Amino acid sequence: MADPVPLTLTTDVVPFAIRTERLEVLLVGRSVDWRLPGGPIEPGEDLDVAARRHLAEQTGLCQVYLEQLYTFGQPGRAAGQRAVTVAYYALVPAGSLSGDPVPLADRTGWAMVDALPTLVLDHAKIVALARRRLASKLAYSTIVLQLMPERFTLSELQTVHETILGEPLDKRNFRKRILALDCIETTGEMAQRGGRRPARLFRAKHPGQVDFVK
Amino acid sequence: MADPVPLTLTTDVVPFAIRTERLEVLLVGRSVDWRLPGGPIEPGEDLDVAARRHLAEQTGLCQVYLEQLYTFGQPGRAAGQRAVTVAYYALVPAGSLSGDPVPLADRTGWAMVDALPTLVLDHAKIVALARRRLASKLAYSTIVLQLMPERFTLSELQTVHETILGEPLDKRNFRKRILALDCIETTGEMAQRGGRRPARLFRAKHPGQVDFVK
DNA sequence: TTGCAATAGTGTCAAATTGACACTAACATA
DNA sequence: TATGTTAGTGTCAATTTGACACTATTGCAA
Repeated sequence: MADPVPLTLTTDVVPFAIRTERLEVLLVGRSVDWRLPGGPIEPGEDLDVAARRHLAEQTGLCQVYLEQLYTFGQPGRAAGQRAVTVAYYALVPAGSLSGDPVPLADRTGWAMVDALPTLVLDHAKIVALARRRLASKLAYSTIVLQLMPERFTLSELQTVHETILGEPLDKRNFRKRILALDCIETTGEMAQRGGRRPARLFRAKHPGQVDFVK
Repeated sequence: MADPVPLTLTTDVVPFAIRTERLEVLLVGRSVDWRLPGGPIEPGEDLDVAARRHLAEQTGLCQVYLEQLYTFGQPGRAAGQRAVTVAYYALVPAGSLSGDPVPLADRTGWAMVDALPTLVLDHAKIVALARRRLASKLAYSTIVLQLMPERFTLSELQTVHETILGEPLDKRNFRKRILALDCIETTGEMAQRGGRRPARLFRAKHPGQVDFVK
């Protein structure tokens, strides 16, 4: 059906997480420049599997939510060679970050999505597209739960929404809407943090599953 | 950044059009089986350009709306070899079909999307995904205009919606909604077809442009 | 010329949804 | 026990959505 075309086929992953009430991206550094975790797709390897593998190898992150974003192949995106990359984004639950990630290759670092360092190639464009996709998916899916720890309060969930959307939300309307989606349930436990009224802890009804709503 | 991986990188395009009040897909035939138009991406060729080129070469269609859909790369989707395809869908305006297309390679044929013949590889899956994407985009964009001829009546536009969604719509509510979008305008002309009241002809305010709405 | 068949075109009202808005409750600490 | 801090809760107006039926205009046939 087709002649083989010599080229470089890679995946790149935009790993998002909420850290200290900011949306951040995990980058890996090779020599001077920062880039997204990713790399070549092996023969016989599924695209999703390759993305997941590079993410795990380079950052230690595994069991995250992963979704294909877009495939970039402008000639000239890589100097000299023909490079096509299948871009993904990953959502890292806040709870699964045990301090800083284990860098199995090079150094890694979280960067605020609004204040990225210079990235190689068109990686900044990839991050920008992923950010827009994530923000728009908040409106019509339960995807935000993939960024939450196993148990969380409604206030925490609201803060995550506000962080991603970049605008404050009304507390009562937010709670009404979220609870009406029927995607989270109370655990019966309370969050105990000093000096204020404890909040009820919730969890996703279907962890790992993203539903479309409305 | 990555070692070269030997593989076959292709594009496949799902060309949609409305024909006789049905959503149809243009297929090309090589020997016995039908497949989507597409083929290898040349070195130095942009992905979108490659998709557009194969579509034109194999079906004669050009100047259509084209959008990247998804990249498929399951090992085993092509027997023996490692085949990755960047899938697109194209929307063909009803007016631009001068009878049957000019087959520059092999034979071509339109097939109803609900009654496809057997397709090679996973092309049926690609069509199914494209159909879902198209249907969902109706709700929040002006994409449907890409399927319309230059001038069209509101009834024709409504029929196209109904065809894609597979359900009847209320005439008055439909017109209210479409006109509120402010994406079409009257031409001042009337459609003259025998035996009934003529309808006003409309055109897209921004042809070739797809806006997000709501 | 008149009637008929066929499609175009138009508005209202009830129901549901959205969005603005402010106070009390519970806890830790001083 | 007073204070600071966050959790938690309901109403009402405005807007949006969705159900619903009749008149208008044309070509053609009787």
